[in-house]
Order: sequence, then C-alpha cells, then structure tokens
Amino acid sequence: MNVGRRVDYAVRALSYLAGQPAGKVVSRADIEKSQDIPSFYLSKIMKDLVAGGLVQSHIGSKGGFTLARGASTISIKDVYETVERPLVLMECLEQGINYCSYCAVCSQKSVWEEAQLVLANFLAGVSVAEIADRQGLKGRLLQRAV
Amino acid sequence: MNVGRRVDYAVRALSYLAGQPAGKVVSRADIEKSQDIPSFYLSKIMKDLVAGGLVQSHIGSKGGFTLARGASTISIKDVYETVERPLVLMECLEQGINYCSYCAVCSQKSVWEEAQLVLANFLAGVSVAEIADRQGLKGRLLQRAV
DNA sequence: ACATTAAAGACCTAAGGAGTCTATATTCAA
DNA sequence: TTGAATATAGACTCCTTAGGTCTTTAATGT
Repeated sequence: MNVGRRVDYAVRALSYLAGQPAGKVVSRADIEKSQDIPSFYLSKIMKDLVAGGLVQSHIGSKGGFTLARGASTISIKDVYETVERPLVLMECLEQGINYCSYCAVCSQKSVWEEAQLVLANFLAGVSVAEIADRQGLKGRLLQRAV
Repeated sequence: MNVGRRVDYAVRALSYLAGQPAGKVVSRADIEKSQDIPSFYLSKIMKDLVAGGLVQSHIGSKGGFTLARGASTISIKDVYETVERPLVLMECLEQGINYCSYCAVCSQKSVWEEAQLVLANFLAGVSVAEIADRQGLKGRLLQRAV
C-alpha cells in the first residue's frame, strides 16, 4: 500500500522539466544530477514516460527530454499510472473473479472501490505544474545551506 | 500501492465474527471454512488481530475467537494497521530523512501527505459492522446458487 | 568521423507476500 | 485423569517485485 521510488523519481524528473524554459532540451545526465536519481534507473523511468506520452525524447548529440504536454495537464495520477500501473487498491477490482472466486458475493469490494476512487480523484487533481521546480532538489538544498 | 490478501482475510474474518450472535465463540476452523481462507495463514492473521486488541481469543477445547470491541467501533483503517502496518503512502512520510535526504526541501511530499490523509479518513469512516455478514462468503455463494 | 545522447534489454540482489508445517501450551469434557 | 480440541509461536519454503547496475546498439548534431 505504498508508492515506491519509481514514482518519486518520475515526479522529480517531470517537475524539473516543467521548471525549464520553454523548448529547453534537458539531458538525462542533467536531470539525474539535479534530482539525485540513480542514473541507469532514471534511464528506465524516462523510457516509460516517453512511451506513455508524457515526455518527448530527442536522440543524438545535444539530445535529451522535454515535456510532451503542458505541465498543468499532467496529473500525479497520470504519472503513477505511466511508470507503475493502473491505480488499483485491491487486485480483485481489476482482475475480478480471476483473483478471488467470491467476487460476486463480496461485501467489502465496494469499500475498496470507493476508497480507490477517492484516492484517484485526489491525485488526478494535482498536476506536475504545481510541483514544478527550476532548481531541482540539490539546488534547493544548496541554496538553503547558504 | 495495493492492499494484499492479509487485509482481505482479516476483514472477512472480522465481519464473520461480527455477524455471530453475541458471545458466540467461533473456532478458527469455522472462520476458515466459511470464509475460505488458507488455514495456517488465517492462524497468523488471528494472532495479529488478538495482539492488536480487535479480537479476543479463547484457548482450549471449545475455544476460538470473539470480537473484543463492538463491530461498529472497528474501522477498516484499524484492521489495515493491525494486520499490516501504519497506513503510509510514501515511506518518506514515516521515515523522513532516513528514507530520503531531500525530505526537507521536497516539493511533492505534501501531496502524498494529503493523499494519505484523504484515504485514511475514508477508511476510518467505514466499520466492520457495515460489512458484517452472518453467512460468510461460502454461505452467500450457496444461497445464490439456489 | 566522432563524441554525445537515448533505446533496449539483460542481469543481480534483497526484501516481502503468500502459504505451509511442526511444535507447545491450554482447556473442556468424557 | 486422560485425551481431544483448540490457540500460540515460530521456523520454513517459494515466488514475485523493487531497486539498482551494466552493456550494447542506434541515432544525431558538430
């Protein structure tokens, strides 16, 4: 029942991109340094973000990444579902009878269904733009140290 | 980000107990059969529920379990936290700087904090009594088959 | 032509979920 | 008093996943 580092890293990366001047292409190495994300791991996450249509990639020298959509149109729910999987609180809600044969007569199923809805609605209402950040975590940390 | 079978089984067991006549002691074997829960696994879950003060155990012949509190005072959040662990959406919310050194300057932390609150509040508002069930899953399934 | 970049995917390790089994201690009831 | 029925406790296995690392390949700007 908890959100792992993949999502954390993805949000960091996206919010960093969102904080850049329009059209600025940012390399993976840049993101990785400013947000302190394990480099090869970030590489896999960016791949997912590209595949999910949240980020646009630019191969080759001077290549890197830009947001594929406006930061205010990318919700945290989008991010979660892009790098992880559909937001599902209990497997039976997704797999139905394949997960639990008592699905049809289960009296707690609706509870999780509603809880899931409540959570999903909340996360759908928060956008990357609201977390956007020009400096990155490391930058903020340095500035604070001054 | 999903709730596992431990919680499912615990809710089933508790709601079955809640559906019994007052004072009725129910054996593990009984719960296990009516709710179709792997027996040895249920044994571990009941231990947690007893340790957590949700259930009272009665050792010895004709022993078994009863609810330790009124079913309407046991929330799904209680159940979750009893058999699993504190309801925490992201580790940093619990472990702080031990989990992520950028905790102090993190711009997404508050998002997860609020999301967690929303979810916890919802689950705290649903009680076992509302799911209570005299027949158990298997019973309902049989009745439906008629 | 070359340095720089993303893309793709193999690989590893540790931890946790789910489930099973075997003691041991307690208690009712015949 | 004995024995069957019960919970308690904890070891054990198996499998999946999270998190992280590395290597190779393909594309592209200078």
